[in-house]
Amino acid sequence: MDLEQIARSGQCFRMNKTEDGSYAIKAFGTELRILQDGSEFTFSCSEEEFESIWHNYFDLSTDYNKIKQSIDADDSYLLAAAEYGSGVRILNQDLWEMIITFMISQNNNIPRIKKSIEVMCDTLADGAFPSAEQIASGGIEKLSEMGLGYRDKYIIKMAQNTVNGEFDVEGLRHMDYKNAHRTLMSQYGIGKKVADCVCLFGLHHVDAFPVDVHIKKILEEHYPQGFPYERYKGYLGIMQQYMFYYDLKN
DNA sequence: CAACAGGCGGGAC
DNA sequence: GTCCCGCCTGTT
Repeated sequence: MDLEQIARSGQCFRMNKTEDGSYAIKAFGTELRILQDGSEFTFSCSEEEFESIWHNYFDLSTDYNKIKQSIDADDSYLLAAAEYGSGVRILNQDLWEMIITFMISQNNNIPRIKKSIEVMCDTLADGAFPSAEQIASGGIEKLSEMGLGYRDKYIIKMAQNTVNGEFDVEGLRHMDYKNAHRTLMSQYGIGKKVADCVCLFGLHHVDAFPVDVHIKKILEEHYPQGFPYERYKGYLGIMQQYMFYYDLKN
C-alpha cells in the first residue's frame, strides 16, 4: 500500500498531504493522520477505530499482489500500469459521500471538485461531509454558492429524494452490482460513469469498470481489438484503477 | 482568450 | 437504442 499513490489516484477528494509528509484523511465523521515510512504505517487512531473503520477503508483484506500476478504476461501495458500503481487500493468510502462526490466530478477537474466539496463540508456540516438533510435544508440557494455550477440542481434533487424517502441510499447495499448500477442511473444527474464510480468506491463492487474520457482513450489506444473483460471478471475495477493512475502521470 | 476538465440530460432520429 | 449539442465555472 502506498499513501502517495492512493491520494493521487483520484478516488478520494478529502485526503491531503500535510507539512510533515503524513496524510490527513477526513471520513466517517472523523479525521485520521497516517505516516508512511516504507512499508511501515503509523495511524493516529486507537486500535479499536483502526479495526472498525480503517482496516476496511484501506481494503486490507484483499491480496492485491495476487491480483497483480494474474495479469496476462503478454500484456506489457497492463503489467507496467499495475507495477507503477501497485500501492493503489480500492478504498471503502462512505456511500452517501461517494454519490454526491462523483455527481460533482462530472465534466469537472480535480482542484475544483476538491474545492466544492470543502466548501460544502465547511458551510453545511462544520467540516464533516453534509448529510442529505443538511444539503436539502439549505435549498438550492445555499448550494449554488459552492461553485458546483449546473450540478447543483442534480445534488439538491438527490438530497431531497433521499430525505423524503423516494430514494433509498442504504437499500443499495442489499443489491448486486447490476441492480445497484441500474438504480443509481435512474436518478437525475447520475449516468453510467458516475454510477460505476459509486458502485466501485462506495459499494465496493470491485467488478465495476468506470469508463471516463481517459479510460476511453486508453482502450482505443492499447486495446483496439477490445479489453479482455472476461479474463479479469470479478476485479475489473482494480485494473481500471491501475490504468487510470498510470495515465495520470502524463 | 478560447479551450478544457474523470458526463449528463434532452431532443432528434 | 445511438448521436449530438449545450452546459456552470475556475484555470491555463
